[in-house]
Amino acid sequence: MTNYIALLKENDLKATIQRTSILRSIDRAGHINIDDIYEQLKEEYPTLSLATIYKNIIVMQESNVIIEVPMNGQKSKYELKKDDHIHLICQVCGEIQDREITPQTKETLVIENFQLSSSQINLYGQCQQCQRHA
Amino acid sequence: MTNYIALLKENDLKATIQRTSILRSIDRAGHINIDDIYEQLKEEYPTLSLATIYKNIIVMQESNVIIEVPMNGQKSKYELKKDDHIHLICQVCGEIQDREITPQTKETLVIENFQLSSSQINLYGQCQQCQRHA
DNA sequence: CTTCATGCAAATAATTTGCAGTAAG
DNA sequence: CTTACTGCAAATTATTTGCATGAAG
Repeated sequence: MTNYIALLKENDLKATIQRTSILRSIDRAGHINIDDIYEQLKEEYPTLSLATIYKNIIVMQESNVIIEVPMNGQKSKYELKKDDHIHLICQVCGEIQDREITPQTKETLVIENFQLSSSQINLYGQCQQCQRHA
Repeated sequence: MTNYIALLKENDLKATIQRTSILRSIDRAGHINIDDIYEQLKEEYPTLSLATIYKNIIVMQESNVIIEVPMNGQKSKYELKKDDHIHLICQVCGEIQDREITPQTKETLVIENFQLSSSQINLYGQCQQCQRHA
């Protein structure tokens, strides 16, 4: 992803510096929570307020530009909107990696009498690095 | 599930009335958030305090008696500990149903270089009832 | 220009903590 | 008995709101 201005305009949102910066911050991190966005951006934009981030996270979620990733025992993280995918969440270092949902997995998730619109698959465990250090 | 006292003791937790009631409330509902537990129980135990529920949710989670189900855009719900399973979450009525994870699905979720310990699969869509009413 | 976003401060909501009294084992 | 739990109030943290000013289109 590179053109946050276009992304916002496509979704009828004014392209403010605050919004493009929030998107850049989310994009770089992959998955990030509100406090960490704030910590990062207030260096660059000292007047930026937390309230602005909260407000924008809400509107960008409503416009489907970003997606909430609710986390076990921590504040939600946010990611740029993309196709449904799997999160590999390392319980040691906290790192979240993305993986495609394979067609094979999708097939097995077709459930009778339930009209699926989106899926959220989080796998908890240990990433490769943390396995080595163990 | 029926014997909450035994369940608590097995996990080295004192079996207080508050704890067994919280477990019964979760068990009946299937999935429920803290405020709703409180609303239900304060009828029966008017002196019960929200703080007690918060504290107990934390210890029972640490002891693996209950599991947090973080929800998109709402407060987390809690369920009794059981094997990993799929949540079918209806975006219309909010109802959550459980389904087994089939061996076929499990196979497709084996991922190289990631040591899986638990999985969380939430499928959002429309339940049968709500499809009818649509 | 006109509309909507920002930033601040204040308000509200959610969660945690400290501690004296009480119940479980 | 002893240890840990409860309930209350207070403290802290998280989130939302109102409004005057400023920026985007």
